Amino acid sequence: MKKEMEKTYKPQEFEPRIYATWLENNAFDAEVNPEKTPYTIVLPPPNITGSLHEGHALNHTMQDILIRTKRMQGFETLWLPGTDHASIATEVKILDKIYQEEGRTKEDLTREEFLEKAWEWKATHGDHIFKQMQKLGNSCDWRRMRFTMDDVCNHAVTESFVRYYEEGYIYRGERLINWCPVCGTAISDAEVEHEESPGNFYTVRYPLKDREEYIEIATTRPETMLGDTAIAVHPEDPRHRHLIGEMAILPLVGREIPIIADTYVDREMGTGALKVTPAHDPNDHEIGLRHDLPIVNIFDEKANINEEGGVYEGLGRYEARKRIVEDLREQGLLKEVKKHDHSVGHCYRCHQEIEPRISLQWFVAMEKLAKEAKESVLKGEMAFAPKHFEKIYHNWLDNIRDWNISRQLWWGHRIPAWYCDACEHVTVAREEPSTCEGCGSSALRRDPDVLDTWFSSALWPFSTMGWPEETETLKYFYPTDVLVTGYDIIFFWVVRMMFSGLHFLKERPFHTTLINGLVRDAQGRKISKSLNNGTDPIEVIDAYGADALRFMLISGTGLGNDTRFSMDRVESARNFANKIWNASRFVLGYMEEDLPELSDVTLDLSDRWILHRTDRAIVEVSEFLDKYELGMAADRVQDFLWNEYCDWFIEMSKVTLNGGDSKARKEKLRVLLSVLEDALKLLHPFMPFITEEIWSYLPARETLLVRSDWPKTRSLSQEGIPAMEALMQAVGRVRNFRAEMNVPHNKMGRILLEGDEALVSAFLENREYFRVLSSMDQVERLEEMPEDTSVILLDGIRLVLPLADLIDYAKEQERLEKEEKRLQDEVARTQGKLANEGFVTKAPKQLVDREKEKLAGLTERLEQTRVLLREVEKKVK
RNA sequence: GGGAGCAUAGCUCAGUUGGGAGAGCAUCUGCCUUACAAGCAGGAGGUCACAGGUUCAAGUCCUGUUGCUCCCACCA
Repeated sequence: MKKEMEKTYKPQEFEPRIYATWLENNAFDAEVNPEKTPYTIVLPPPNITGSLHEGHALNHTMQDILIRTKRMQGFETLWLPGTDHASIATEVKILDKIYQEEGRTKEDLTREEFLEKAWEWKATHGDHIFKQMQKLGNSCDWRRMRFTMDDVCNHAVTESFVRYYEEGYIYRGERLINWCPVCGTAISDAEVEHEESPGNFYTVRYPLKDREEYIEIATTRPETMLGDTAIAVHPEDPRHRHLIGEMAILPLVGREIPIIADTYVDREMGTGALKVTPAHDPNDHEIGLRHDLPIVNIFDEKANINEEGGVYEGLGRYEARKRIVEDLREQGLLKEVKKHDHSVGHCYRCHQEIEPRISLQWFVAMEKLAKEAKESVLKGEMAFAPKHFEKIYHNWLDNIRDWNISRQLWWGHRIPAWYCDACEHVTVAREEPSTCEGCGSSALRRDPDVLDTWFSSALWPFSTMGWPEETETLKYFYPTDVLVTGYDIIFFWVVRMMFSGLHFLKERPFHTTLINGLVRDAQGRKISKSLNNGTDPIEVIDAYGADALRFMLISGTGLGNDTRFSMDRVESARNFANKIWNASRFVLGYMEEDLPELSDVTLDLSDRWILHRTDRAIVEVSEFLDKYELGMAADRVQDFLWNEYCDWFIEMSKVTLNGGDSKARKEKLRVLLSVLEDALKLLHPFMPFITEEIWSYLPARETLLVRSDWPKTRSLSQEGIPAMEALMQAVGRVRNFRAEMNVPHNKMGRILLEGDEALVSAFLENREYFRVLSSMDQVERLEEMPEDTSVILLDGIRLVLPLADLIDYAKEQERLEKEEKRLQDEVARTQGKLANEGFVTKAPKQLVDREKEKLAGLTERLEQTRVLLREVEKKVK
């Protein structure tokens, strides 16, 4: 046993110390252990771009709760930590830093120079993130830490790329892709965010070659007309049918373009005639393919007009639009301009408008992989919690297109493909080939591009365990159990892990995806950089402790729902921690040597009551945790500790601790300690630090709390428990009576009991508890009814308070009238229910009986109330 | 255009096979009772968005309406 507990709760003092103790004792280390069942969570690797925010704190807390619970429940638990290289996000940040510090841009750097800087960045930022996670209390196995670009993960990335390629899933092709002109790279469909943007609808006249008339087209992007290669109309549109096959003259450019018929055209839309720009619009691209139209690319990689644009060459896309509109207007070819809001794709990283662009890229063919991922969920191999996210998953997979995985960046996994200039053969290989497979030439160039960052993330559940090697870790810990993540990356990540796991390991990577909500600010707004409404979790920890932060994040939130970050709630959580601190200090303050075992204690009714409540708490908390209802579980533990253990049991225990003999004191202390131990265990997953700290002061503990066993129910007899509950209810009524009737504290000495004999004896046996809890001097059996009393009526028992001259009969009359009214209403409602034939015949018998019983009790109390009321009325007169 | 979620006390939200409307915070009253004022005891406060339906019984299930939020989508 250690020295005494500090008088005040100071988490800052012990949290770092406790964490160090866990590490010293290898408390989080997971080993391959055939004796045990594995339970595995892989941490969604945070980006090395920054530090952890509230969202991470919630996400990590949820995982830690699950891991700590399972660890105590006897599983071999592995929580595998790591970080993500976050290709595009990191590259942008590093380039920005280099520009700030040295004034150099990407063009001024070599790939090698850049990568050197990037690895320096990784070294400093990666460490910072792990330190933050330790402050939060994350019980990860740090020895197994991974980085998406370390050797182990790289190996997996190369292997999966080559296998996909060899099996025909990965191909290279020229397609219209999403191009971010600011980031200078292709991005995938999932990385495009559509936002409603204000814009204009321009109606432009295109002159016809062989007729003295115009055809009018409507467009939101007039600048792309430089790349028009046709005008499409609906084949059955009477306005334009006669023009099909004619040629139009492209204004400003002078190119002749055909008027073609395509049923894609919506006759209701605009003028019913559509300009076709195959190089810069996905639909136009399709039309172009159908009609074998030429493709004229008018933009360079920065979305400036290229040499195809004639006089407009060199202009940016927005400037070009302005100039072209002006020129059209000057030439009288602009018919009208209308305001028109429309959805425009933006880059999810830099939030600039993306440009559809024809480009040679690498793709993963999705059809078969998507089907497998879908079926696995349909078969129930993987379930979402909450369930409705399943629909989002399916919906996305149903509409999926091939995945563009190449990025024109430097930071990431370089694509393992080599090109031969001599024969144009592409060699995809695990190792750098010395000669071309096709012609034997040794003049090979490696593909300069890297892979989408999500390509490596998709392999995370098994790349981290050494795949493709058949490691012991992989065999034992894969598949993992639960993936905890936000709903915003179901598409980016969950889907891709699913098909990767299914494809390469023939087994889905986890059985449950637990969705955590967003952490919003106190006003319910999303946390954003522009609002600057974020709160650094570390600042909260420094001020209130990690336990308070964790508890605030998790308590009172429904499964999958968003949660709010508020300092008020942090403070409440801290107050709860403080309460536990003080309760423990109270119990430990009475500590004695040679306590009996709980099994040797003669339990009184209050002991059996709290042990019964402890059983209930253990069962309910465990059930909530099994259902991933972490918020409910947290609230249930708090309710048990604060309201049941502290407010009732500790208060009752004072009777024995301050008055009983040595044996009784030791026995009471044993019960207090046993229940406290169980409570600390139940609370440990939520508040690991304070519980471990208090645990260290408890006598004769062999293990750390983190490695102790989850509490078991005792299932003692429940005899007398209802009487205890009646007693507690009576205490409440007395307290209420005192407050309502304004009876001074020292002026209400005796309570006399009468009524059901069994209840009266039970009350008398526990009279000291009743007495202390209700702050009375004496509790006795009613022998003779004194003059001038107030009576509190309860089910089966009456509490008679001889108040003599203290009684204010007018007030007493008021009280009884209120009570009469309440009982009358209740009786009427119950009678109504029982008078309903449908209820009596169709409702479960148990329920009907309960109502009957209730009615009998109510009627009796109503009668008694009326008798009392009549007496009081007499006295008032 | 398609889909999902939400609407319960002043605020934030629980309420999971349909059967007594709950918690925390805020507020009011009384207490510095030797674990805790970061506390104790007590109270007030709600036609559970609206309209129908199923049922003996609906906050809970079904349909519709309204309002808010989010996601997806190639509508020029």
